[in-house]
This record gives sequence, C-alpha cells and structure tokens, in this order.
Amino acid sequence: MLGGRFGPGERILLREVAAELGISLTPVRDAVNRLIAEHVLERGSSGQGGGAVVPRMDVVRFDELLTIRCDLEGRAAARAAERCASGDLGVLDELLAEMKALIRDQNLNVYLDLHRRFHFELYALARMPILEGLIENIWLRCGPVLTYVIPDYVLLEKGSDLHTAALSALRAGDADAAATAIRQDIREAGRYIVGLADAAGLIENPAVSHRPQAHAAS
Amino acid sequence: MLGGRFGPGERILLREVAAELGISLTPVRDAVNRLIAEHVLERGSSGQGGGAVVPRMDVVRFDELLTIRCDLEGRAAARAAERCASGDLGVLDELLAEMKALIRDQNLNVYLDLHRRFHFELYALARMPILEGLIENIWLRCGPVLTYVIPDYVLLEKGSDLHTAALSALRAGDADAAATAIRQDIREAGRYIVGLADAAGLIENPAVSHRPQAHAAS
DNA sequence: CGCCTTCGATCGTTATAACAAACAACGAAG
DNA sequence: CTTCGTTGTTTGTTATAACGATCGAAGGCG
Repeated sequence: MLGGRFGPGERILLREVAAELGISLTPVRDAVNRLIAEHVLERGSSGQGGGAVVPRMDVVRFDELLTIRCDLEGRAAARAAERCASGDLGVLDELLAEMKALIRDQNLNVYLDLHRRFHFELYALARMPILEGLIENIWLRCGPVLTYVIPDYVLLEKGSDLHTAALSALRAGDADAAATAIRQDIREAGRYIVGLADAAGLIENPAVSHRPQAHAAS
Repeated sequence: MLGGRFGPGERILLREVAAELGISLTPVRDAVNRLIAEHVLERGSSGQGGGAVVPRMDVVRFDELLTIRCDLEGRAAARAAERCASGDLGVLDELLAEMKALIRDQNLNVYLDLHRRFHFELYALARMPILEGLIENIWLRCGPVLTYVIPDYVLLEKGSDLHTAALSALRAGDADAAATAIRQDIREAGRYIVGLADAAGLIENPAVSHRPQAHAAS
C-alpha cells in the first residue's frame, strides 16, 4: 500500500480499498487514520468529495523537509560517529561496495533499497530510537515526490562519494565531519530531485516556476 | 484527556473510557490509536492485560528527547531570527513581561501556559509548519514527566533570562544567538526537571541513580 | 508440594448496518 | 438565462454485536 501506488492529490476511498482487499471498512479506516496521524496522508473534506489524499508537494515544503532532514540526520550521523565501534562498520562497508557496483550497472531499484538501508544502518549506530523514528517519518513524507521522480532518476557518483566520506568520518570518530557529509548528501540529492521534479511539473512551484503554472490551479 | 489524567505506566481501557464518556468504543479507539500513532501512548499487549499505556520515561530517553528538542527548536529559533519583522515581536514582548510578573508571584499554572505560548509564538515566526508540528509532538512526548514534576516546580529566574536573550537575538536578527539561547534554555530546564523527577523517583534511572532502584522493578 | 493443562474472563479487533454531512445535479422561479 | 432551493448520491463516522487472542486462576497429575 505504501509502494507508491498513489500519486500526490489522488483520492483514496475507504470502501474502494476495502473491496479491493476483501475486508471490512474498519481496518482500512484504521490504517488510513494512522497514516493521517503520521502526516503521510491528509484528510480530504468529508461528503462526496471526501477521502484521504497524499499531500501535494511544493518547493518550499520540500525545502523545509530537507532542512529538517539535515538537522535530524546530521545529529544522528554525529552521534553515530561518537558511539560506534569499529566492528559496527562492516555492514556499511559491504553496503557501500554493493551500491557502487549498482551505480556502474545503473541498477536503480535495488540501489535505492540499499541506499535506504545504508542511511538507516548508519543512523542505528547512534542508538537514538526516537530520533530514528522521526527520520523514518520524514522519509515517508518525502516519499510521494521520490516515487514519481525515480523513473527519471540518474545514478550519480557524487552521492556515493559523500557516503564514503560519511563512513570515513565514522571510522575516524569525527562527529562534525560525519554530520557535514550527511547534510551535504541530503542537500545534493535534494537539489537534484527538485530539478527533476520541477522539470516534470510534479512539484508545484507557484512563485518562481520556469513554466507558466497552468496545472497549479486544479 | 490530555490534561495529565493518566500517569506513566497506567493502563487505559477502551470500554472504561467509552463508558465514562457515554459513547461507543469506536471513537475512543480512534482517539487512542491516533495518540499511539503519534507515540504519545504505547500499545500494551493484547488480551487481558491489554490496553494503552503512557510510555515510561527514563533518563536516557528523556535526554534523547532533549537533544532532539535542541536541534529542532534551535533551528526554528534561528529561522525565526532570519525571517521575523520587528513588528512581529510585540506579542513576545508582552508574553515575556507577563511571565516575569508571574515568576515574582510564583503563579505556576498560568506561567506554564504562557511559557508554552512564548515558545510556540516564537517558532511560528520561522514559518516552518512541518517543523512546528514535530516540535509540538516532542513536547507532547515530554508531557508525562512534566505534569508529574509541576507540583514541585520552582520558578527560576534563569529561564527568564534565556528567554530575554532569545528575544533580543530575534530583534537583532542574529540566528546563531537565537538558536544558542533556546538550546541553553532547553538544556537548563532539562537538567532541572531531571533533578526533580529523579529525586521524586518518577524517572527510571537504572544505571546511575543516586538511590537503590527499589521501585524500578514494578 | 510443584508443575502442567484447561477453562474462563477480559480486552482489542473486525464486520455490518444505520447515521450524518457535503457536494452535485436538477428544476422551478425570477 | 441566471439563481436559488431541493433532492439524491457519495463517503466518512458511529453504534453494536460477534470474534480471537491472551493472561490468570483453578484443578488434575506426577
């Protein structure tokens, strides 16, 4: 259900999903309400036009999410550098090596999975479970844009370098360097994503869009 | 329902609350599930011992919450300093003056209300609604400890000074100073709260508690 | 006397039907 | 032709009953 099956602005109807899954309204409503509580979905107005919708994204909102990610994940990386033992880094080494191979092969889907695992394995070393939950939530809230951009996503070497830098910082126990690397990684990828999504017209950019916002009105 | 009616570890039974409010199970279940999704409550194991419980707090957990607060609210303060106009600060001036008067009078309850309003009025100036929501959530998750400590809370002048410093930084447009003041405020209050709660045995401190943890087993 | 099984009570979950709100389409009056 | 009221449909919400899982206590067996 979270596999990007719904795009931004798309309505999700309880009875529809319930029928599709062959279950009653109640569990579907529970699940949707939970996602709404986590701000992964938004509540559409009741009545005929009701239903839950995946929130529309615009550049200022996406930039705010990116800023929060920098703070949260920068903190997690710094704390990980302070707390990790050298034995903890084996998994990250393997992950990074696999990721580099996948970049050469331009294998997108499995790369993205490993990319996610790399980040969260790293953050897990910080031993801050509450922070980890918050980061996971922000990733979910960034999700809708990403799933749309993915088909056009081109694998970059630059991100890989920043991952390497972060891992080196962890090995050196350098908290500041780890935080900086992660923050740069987030900003770098963010700029790239915004460029792609804006060009595809998927992110609403009411102020400074390079095209007349004909679709923004709907 | 959020007025601190339940203490850490206390079970909340759906049928009980439903009967008390004279309504059906469903809306109660919805509300509780939402609070669980927001991590304000935790799910007790099903069956006879089921029910929702307010999460127990310990020092490492509380410290993690404080660290996150420093990052989030520090960012909000910095951004507020960058974005606020001088005309926006009138409300904060009035709030601060009232707060100082209430400290002299040792009027606790209304002080805490104004204290909260001061912080969130300040963060609102950052115009980062997503960040604001996250901060609100973290405050809620800190709530259980605070409501227990409040009766013994003694109003400090120090916090007031840090609030003044933050406001001055906003007026000067100094982002770093604003963030620093807010972070110090959080750490200062945090240290004080931990001291009170630990002395009262309300926070579990398994490792370095100054007393034998007789109550921790229950 | 101790341990394992079994039964019963408790409590969250699911299903189903009735309810309420809200939007859209239609029709009548101006 | 426009505008306002009405009606019908759609969709989330609430109530109620049946279900399933789990924990504790009682009773039988070693």
